[in-house]
Amino acid sequence: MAPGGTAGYAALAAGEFPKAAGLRSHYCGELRPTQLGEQVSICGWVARRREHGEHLAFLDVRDFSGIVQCVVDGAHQLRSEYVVRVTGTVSARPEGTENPALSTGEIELHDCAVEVLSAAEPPPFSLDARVDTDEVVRLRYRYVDLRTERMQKNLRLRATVLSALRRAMEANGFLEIETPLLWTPTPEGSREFAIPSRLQHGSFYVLPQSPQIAKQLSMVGGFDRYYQIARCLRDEDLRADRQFEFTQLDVEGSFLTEPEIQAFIEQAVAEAITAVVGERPEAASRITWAEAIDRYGTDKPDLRFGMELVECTPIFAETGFNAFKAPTIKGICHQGGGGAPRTRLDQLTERAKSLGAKGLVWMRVIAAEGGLELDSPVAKFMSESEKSALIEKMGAKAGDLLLLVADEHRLACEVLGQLRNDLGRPPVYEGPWRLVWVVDFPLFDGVDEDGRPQAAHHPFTMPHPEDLEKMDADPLSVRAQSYDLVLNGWELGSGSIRIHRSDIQSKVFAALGISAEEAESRFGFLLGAFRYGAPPHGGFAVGLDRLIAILAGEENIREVIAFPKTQSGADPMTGAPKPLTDKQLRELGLRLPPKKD
RNA sequence: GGACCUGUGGUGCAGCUUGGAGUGCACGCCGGCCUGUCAAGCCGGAGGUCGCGGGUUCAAAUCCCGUCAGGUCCGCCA
Repeated sequence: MAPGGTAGYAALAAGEFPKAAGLRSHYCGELRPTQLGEQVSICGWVARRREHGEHLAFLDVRDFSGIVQCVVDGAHQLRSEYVVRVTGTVSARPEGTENPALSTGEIELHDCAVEVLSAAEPPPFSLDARVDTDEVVRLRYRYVDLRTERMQKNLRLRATVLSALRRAMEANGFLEIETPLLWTPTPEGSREFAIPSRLQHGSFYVLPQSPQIAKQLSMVGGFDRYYQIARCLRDEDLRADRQFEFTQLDVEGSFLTEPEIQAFIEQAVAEAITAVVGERPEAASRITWAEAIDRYGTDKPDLRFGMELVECTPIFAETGFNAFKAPTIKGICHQGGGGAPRTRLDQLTERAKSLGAKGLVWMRVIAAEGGLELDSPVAKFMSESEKSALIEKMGAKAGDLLLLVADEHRLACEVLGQLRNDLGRPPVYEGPWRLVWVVDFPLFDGVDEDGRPQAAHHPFTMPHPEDLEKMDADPLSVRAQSYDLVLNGWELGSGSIRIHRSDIQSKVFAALGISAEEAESRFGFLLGAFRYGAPPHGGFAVGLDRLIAILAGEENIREVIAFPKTQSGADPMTGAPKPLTDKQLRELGLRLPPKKD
C-alpha cells in the first residue's frame, strides 16, 4: 500500500461493520443492494453537493466507512462538512449512473429527510487526497485532518496492530502492568523530560524514556511475564521517525531463554503484520551481528535482495596495487549496473568517501573475446589472475558493475553496506515482509573520550557466557546476550537478557567506569531489589510507530499519530509548549531567569 | 549546535534565474442558472502585509543581510 492508497475509506469488509446505533441505522459505507427498499438513517459529514436546479441535488454523505449518495429535493442550505442525519430509502441507481469508485456505488438514498445536526464553516483545506496540504495547516486543524481517508485508514490500522499485539501477548500468558509516568531521574542515556514537584520544591520527577527498570522490578516482584503498550518520552531532537513521545510494545519475562523471548516477540509482530496485510510473514531468519556486518555491512540487513558483500581480501594478498594494501577488501556486484554513466560512478565514489572510505574502485564487466574483461581506471594495476579471480568470486556477468572498498574491516563493510542499500533496496513498505533476528551484539560499542568502553545497549545487559573471562583483558570483543528484530532493513526494536547477579553487574559497571558509589546513587533501588531474589530475566521492546508507519506505507510517523508535534516540538493546534502563569510557577517553586536583551 | 530546502488570496501551484503596476492557473468560497451528477457543468463576484524586519535600487514577490515558521538530514536518541 502506498501513501494515500485507494484501499477505500475503511479497512472493513462487508459484515465487519460495528452495529449501528443511536441516530443511525447503518454506516454510510455498508449500504448495498441487499438493503434495497429499506428505510435507513445515516449520519455523517457533507462531503460534496451537486445541485441540478431547484428540485434535484446529490448529497454525498461521508462517515469513516465510506460515502453514500443521497438524492434530495434542493440542498442549497447545506454546505461542505455540515454534520447531517439523512433518513431515506435505499434505492437502485438508474441504469448507467452507477459509480464503481464507491463501495455504495450501486445504490443511493431516495425520499430523503435531511437533518442538520451541526453547521460548519468551510474547511480550512481540502480533504481530497489529491491535494497535498502543508503539514502545519493540517496539524493546526488536526480534528479536520483526521476526517481524511488517509488519517482514518492509518489510525484504524494502528488500532488493528495494537489489538493484535495485545491478543498475541495475552494468549501467551503475558500480563499487562502499568508503570509510572512520574519516574525518577537516571542521568544516563537520553535526555529526560523533567516534572517539577509542587510538594518538594527543587526536586523533580522525570517522564520515563522507557519502562526498562520498572519492568525489571516487576520480574523481581514475581510477575514472570509482563507486557505493556507503553508510552516512552525522550527529550531529543525530532525526526521523520522520532517524536518526543512514542509507543513501544514493552515485554519482559523471567526464567526464559533468549530464543524463547524472541519467539514470543516474533509471534506478536507476525500476528500484527498478518492482521494488517492479511498474509503471515515467513519465519524470521537469524544472523549474528558479526555475520550481518560481514555479509550486509549493517546491523539491520534488508534480506529482500541479494547483492551480498563479497570477501576479496585473499585475491589481492600479493597485489602491487597500493590502494588494495589494506586489512580488508570487500566488494559488491551490482547486476546490470555496468551501464551507469561516468557521472553516476563519480557520485558513488563521492558517496563512499562521505561515508568515510578512502575511495571506491568501480569496474564495469564487459564481454570480450575469450571471456570477460574489466573496464576500470585501475584495471591496469591488477594482474590477469587477480582480475579473473575477482570475476569468479563475484559471480560477475557481462553488464555488471563491481564496487570495491579496501579499508579496515568494519569500515569497508559499512560503506559497501550503505552502497548496497542505495543501489538495491526497495521501498520499505514493499513486500515481502522479511524479519530477521540479529543476535550476539557486542556488549560495548567503541570507547568514549577517556578510553572507556560504552554500553552498546544498556548497562544491565548480560554478557555472553562464553565471553565472561574476556571482560578485563579485551572488553570490546565481549558479545552480549542482546538482539534486534529487523524488518526489511528497519530496526523494529531491541532487547536483551539482563544481568541478575551482582558480581557480573559489578564487572560491567567497572568496565564502564561506573564506581560502586555512583552505581548505588543512580540505580541503587534496582541493585537493592536484586539483592532480594532476582530471577533470571530478559525482554524486548518493539517500536510501534515505525512498524505501523511501514505497514501503512507512510514515510513519516506523524502520519500514524493522531496528534503529533512538529520538528521543533510544537503543537500548532494547541500552541504547546506555552509559558506558565506566575501563580503556577510560584506553586512549583520555579523562577525563570530574566529574558536576555 | 550545524547543513540544505520551502514560505505568494482559504487550499495547491506558477511568477524569482534576467527587478518594472499583486500578473496568472486550478480548487475552494459567495450569488445566479441548471432534473442524473459523482472532483458535476455554465455565468458572475469577492478575497493579498508575496512569512516578518532591514538593506541595495528611480523601482523589490524577484537581488543581499537578518529573523521567524515548516520540512529533510548531521550531531543527539544508554
